Amino acid sequence: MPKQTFFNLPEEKRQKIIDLAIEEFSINTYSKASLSNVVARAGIAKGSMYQYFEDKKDLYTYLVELAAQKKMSYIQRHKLDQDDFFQMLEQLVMAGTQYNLENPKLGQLMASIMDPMAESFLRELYAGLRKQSYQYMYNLILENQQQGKLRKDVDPYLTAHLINGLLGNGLVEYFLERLNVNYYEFLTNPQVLQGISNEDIERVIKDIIKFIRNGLEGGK
Amino acid sequence: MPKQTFFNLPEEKRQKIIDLAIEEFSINTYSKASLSNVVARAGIAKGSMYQYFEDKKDLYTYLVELAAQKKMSYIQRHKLDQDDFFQMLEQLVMAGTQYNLENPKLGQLMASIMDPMAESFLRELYAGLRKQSYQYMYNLILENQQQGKLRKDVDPYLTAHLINGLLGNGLVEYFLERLNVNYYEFLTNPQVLQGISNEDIERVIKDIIKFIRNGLEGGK
DNA sequence: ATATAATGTGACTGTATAGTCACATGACCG
DNA sequence: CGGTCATGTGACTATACAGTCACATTATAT
Repeated sequence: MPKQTFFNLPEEKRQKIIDLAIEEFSINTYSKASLSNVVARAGIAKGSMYQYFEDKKDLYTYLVELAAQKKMSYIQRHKLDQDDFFQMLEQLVMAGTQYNLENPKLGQLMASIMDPMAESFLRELYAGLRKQSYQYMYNLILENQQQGKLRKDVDPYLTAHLINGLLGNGLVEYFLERLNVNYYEFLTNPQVLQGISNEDIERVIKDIIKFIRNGLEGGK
Repeated sequence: MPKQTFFNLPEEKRQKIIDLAIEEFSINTYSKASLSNVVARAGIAKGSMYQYFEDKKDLYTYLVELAAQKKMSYIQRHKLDQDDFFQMLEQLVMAGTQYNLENPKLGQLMASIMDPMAESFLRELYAGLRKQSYQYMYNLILENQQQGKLRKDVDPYLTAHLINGLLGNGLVEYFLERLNVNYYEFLTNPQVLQGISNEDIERVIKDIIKFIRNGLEGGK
């Protein structure tokens, strides 16, 4: 938890520190990210940083929680249809992908805690977020299976895992590859995705949902 | 490329260095991995390491190529049925997953180059391996679509991306989660997966193939 | 036995980092 | 105005690392 001093800071200064820190931690792994660099760019003294945060972990944890919270509220804002599983899924993916494309640094920050080689202090945070997202999908699948809306001969637990896998940051990577843009460019200069319209995104997502819905078999 | 001196080394010594280096680079990210640690554990001098390799990059690149080569030959050894797409896919995934479970460190080493935050010198290596695997799957899908064995209303490029996503290291993570084993334990002590039989793996993979083949719709 | 080439060595250099601390500056209040 | 508390500071400590180099050891050949 940041110290009280940090919250007492004038809005503008606080935001500047947050923005620069997010940039640093999104471009670099936790261990490579440099507080020295952040304070230099923010124009404050090293010691000040330690008036605001306990240590590097504290800052990083704070940023990750901020990112998770922001994404959650973004998705919540795009209210979901409750009646049809696939329609709901489509909206969920659409919102998630749009968020990731609009906020590459925050998206990467969240993705970075999923790194199995991350610091051990992150495992807990990681496990928590992961379990939360799985539980949600698992319940959704189970419910729809019981209502006969989904085939029952697949394991809901495994399926939740698969769907979450399909909907993660992987989609962003797909778009980047299609445009021949590398991840680093995307993080430092998000405008490179100008070429992708909402219709593009929607078309791709509909394709994925079709894949999840009907599978690949059949020469239709 | 390692220097000639490295290849002149007695088999045992060379293998020891490779094994310890693989362990170091699989547990840590590239930047956190420490040559000092490797040489200490190997009982050789720092300077010796630089008689064998140009620098840290050289060693890492060598190990990654070794891992890729080993996996390729493992999968090749499990010859594939050419007639049915889904049967072929099943065997491909089966071999890949078994390899990953049997060689966690090598598996992680290969996965580590897919890290979008990896060093820039890795991007090339990464792009190469990635394109290769996509091309293979893309051709397979296109071919089968043309033969009417797969539905034609999905984009083969996107589908190749999705399938590769489903078949990556994610499956290993699924098993670990099922057994409540964390990734670090798995890397340092692979025996934790004793609880998983070949039948288990096969059952899960068949489920995934079913998912890919038929999708989720229909209350069967 | 001697010369030459190949290997091995570990102290050392330069560099970067997280985190600390004694002190300086500012804000607020009686 | 003076005193007190909150905030800011940057030189400094301890640590770690990749990579180097002058020298030592060993193997090979003559």
